Amino acid sequence: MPYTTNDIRRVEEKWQKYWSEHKIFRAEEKPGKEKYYVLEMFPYPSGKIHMGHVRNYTIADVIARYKMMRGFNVLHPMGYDAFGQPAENAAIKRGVSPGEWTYKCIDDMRAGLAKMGFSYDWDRELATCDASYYKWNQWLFIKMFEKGLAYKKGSPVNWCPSCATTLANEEVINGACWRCKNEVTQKDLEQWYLKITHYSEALLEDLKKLNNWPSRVIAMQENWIGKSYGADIYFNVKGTSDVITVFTTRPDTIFGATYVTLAPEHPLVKKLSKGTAQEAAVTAFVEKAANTSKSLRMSGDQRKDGVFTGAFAINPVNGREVPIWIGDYVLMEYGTGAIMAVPTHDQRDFEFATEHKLPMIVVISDAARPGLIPEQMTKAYDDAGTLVNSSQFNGVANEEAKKNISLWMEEQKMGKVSVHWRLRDWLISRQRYWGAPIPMIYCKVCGIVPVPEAQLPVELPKDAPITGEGGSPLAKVKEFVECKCPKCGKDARRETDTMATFFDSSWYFLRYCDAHNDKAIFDKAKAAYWMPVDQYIGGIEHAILHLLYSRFFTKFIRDLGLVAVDEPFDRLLTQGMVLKDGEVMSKSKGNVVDPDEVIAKFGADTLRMFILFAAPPEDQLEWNPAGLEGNWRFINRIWNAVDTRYVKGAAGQGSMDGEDKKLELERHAAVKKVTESMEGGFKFNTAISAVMVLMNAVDKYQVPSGDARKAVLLNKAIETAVLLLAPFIPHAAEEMWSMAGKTDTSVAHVAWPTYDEKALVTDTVRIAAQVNGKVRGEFEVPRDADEAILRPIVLADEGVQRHVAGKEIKKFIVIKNKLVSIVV
RNA sequence: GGGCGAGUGGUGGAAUGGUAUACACGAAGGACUUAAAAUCCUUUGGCUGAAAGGCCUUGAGGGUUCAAUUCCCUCCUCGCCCACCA
Repeated sequence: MPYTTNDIRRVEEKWQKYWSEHKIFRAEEKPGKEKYYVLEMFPYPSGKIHMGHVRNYTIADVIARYKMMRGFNVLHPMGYDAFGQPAENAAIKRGVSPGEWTYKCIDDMRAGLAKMGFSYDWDRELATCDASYYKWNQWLFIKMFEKGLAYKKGSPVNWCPSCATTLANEEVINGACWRCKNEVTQKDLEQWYLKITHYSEALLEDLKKLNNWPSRVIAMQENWIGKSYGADIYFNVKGTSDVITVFTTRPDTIFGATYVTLAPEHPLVKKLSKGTAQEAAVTAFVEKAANTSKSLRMSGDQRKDGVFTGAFAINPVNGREVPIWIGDYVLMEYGTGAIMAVPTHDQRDFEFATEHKLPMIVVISDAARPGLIPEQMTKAYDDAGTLVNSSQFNGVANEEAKKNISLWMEEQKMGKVSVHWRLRDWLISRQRYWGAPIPMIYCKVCGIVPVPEAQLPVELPKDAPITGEGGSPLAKVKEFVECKCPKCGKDARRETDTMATFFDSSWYFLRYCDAHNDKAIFDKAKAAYWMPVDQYIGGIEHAILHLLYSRFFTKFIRDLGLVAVDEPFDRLLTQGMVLKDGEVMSKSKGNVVDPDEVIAKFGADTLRMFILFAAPPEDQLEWNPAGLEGNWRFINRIWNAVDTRYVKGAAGQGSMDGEDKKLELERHAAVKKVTESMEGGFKFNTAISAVMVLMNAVDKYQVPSGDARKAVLLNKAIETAVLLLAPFIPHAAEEMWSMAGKTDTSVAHVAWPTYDEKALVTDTVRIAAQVNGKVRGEFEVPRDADEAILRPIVLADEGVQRHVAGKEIKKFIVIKNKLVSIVV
């Protein structure tokens, strides 16, 4: 009987119910047993699950089930990243409260996940919008505040006018808001920051420990942290006691500095131009820069706009007077907000100098093109070379000179060796309702006072007015804002901003270790048992933000003494996108395929198998309905084998004939290949193809009726195929396992099949013979045959002779059990 | 501009120095059927040839090697990330 649509529904519902009722996937700490923590990036509950979720979680589920069968104590939890703006937008649009909307979405997500048959320990389910969760957000925030890692600062911040909220640097993508894609502007505000830069060095250094992360994620994190080695150099302002400190990564070019450029926001700008003929021009330029949004200033045509301040600085190494300019390409946030310009050896300086007709001096000579002349240069020379026009350093290789000159300047007190970072502190204040309230109180007498731990959580009021306009909705809830100072008891005011939602997701993997603890953030012993996450799976879009923040939080929580690990995620797998007709599936493109519809027709098992078989997990996956049917047919083939050919209770022994041996060989080979595909980086596609090869052998294998000996071998091969497929198609595997009469345990708890290397060793092997690198013949020869045996066999072959006859054999190379290579 | 990755049949992909194209999809032909679906069998990289066979083929070109999809160099194309970061 084929596996019909009705069977699929019956079987999948039956086993989902069984798993849930028997709590097959409940995880408990078992100190003697090796643990394995599988985690997928938890979803934002925006509604039903989509194909991207299905792929992400199917990958994780196969790993969890495989590891379980391998005997690991597996933790595989699920939850919801449930705070965030869409809930507020829904509230505005539909008039439901964000909480109501979110919990409704969570119910839909949960139902969708259950239909896929994922092996979650549902007892550990969490949602970040539950007060029982965000209470510990607030607790962590206060700990950070106590350690000086959470602080308030007024400065120009990224502001998204459309979301009416601030954004972290990491949330500004090409000058646009990461969520709504509208242009981000600058605004001066007092906001809360987390001092992630406290861990800059550790966040960079510990990347070396992450050997099982994709190299591109490591590279992206490295670039984001952005450590630059160089020198700070002091330029005195002529005729004053002011000093301009510039940062450069090219101290070797200091003798070629012909002007200095300040960022428009640099504190000395006003002072320098005061009273000069340039004052009006400078003021106008600074104002223009201030009124231009950062994204516009940074993108645009990248013309190098600038203005002379009227003041001069002294190059400390040679006393040369150089003009001080202001340029919009210099950023106040990076380095010192001031640069020395060496137009001959830096392209941006070259463009600025050309535009504004500033002098140039060549200080590095190219061995291949000696005698560079500034007037003839069309672009800066930024390759290696030897120093010229550089006083006592002439003739020194420039890489060498970087060190020498820095040290010399340090001795002469002209500057110092220095390091600058790209990474900035993390702005986490959001003027939103649907987030964790920042647990701080402002008292006129005592200043900023954290909410005492006993008063946590600071709960979100249920009835804040959400309009999407103008500041935090919490500020409009009088009962929320007004409070007493915990220190002096006088009237005080609560912080009304909420935390960026990335805060919530930066530590949830720790909470899963002990999801319902109401006394502590988690139990130390439990976290010690489960952490780190052995395998983390999610999209590449989180390569920087989420992963960097999670690494930061883990280091902070480690420093609180709560966990021992330095890094939260041992292995990282970034799954590819799901495409249809060459484009990413998305609602706006109208090319989404609804998992529910696929499940209704073919079942969750088929959907799972298709997704795993069609491409390696890291690659893009092109949706292919024909491929889906192909996988459905394959499940049917094995189903039919169990249904019609499996002989329950067969028993019989005896020596094996050639066909028997072949089947046994295929069985062992399949176990080996699937196991190696799993261990060698979860190559699910080749794992599944190996089972297909085994089933091809099973279909060819003939069992005369009544031949118990052959029935036993056939049974074994079919059982092996079912077990090997169990992580991939768990519902059908359970059903087939019980159809085979094995009803004592869930297939999820059956041990993974083993293989015997010796069973894979045959008496003879097929080898190829090459003549001058081209295959000219194939031979069935005894295993481990050496040249003495092979030479006569191979040379006697007609096909080989055709190419060897009458020629001198120069070499006869034997690669045992693979091939011989003859050179004539 | 910098970084990372990829390029293999009609399609998804396999092979990490050793018989390129496993496995699957699709296609063609056949069996079964009144017919269709399902299922089963056969063929399926290109050129050439009646056949045996020969030649070519992993983006292009070069190199190392008895042997290269795999290692090295140069180039092209595509994807992703970062980017006026001094």
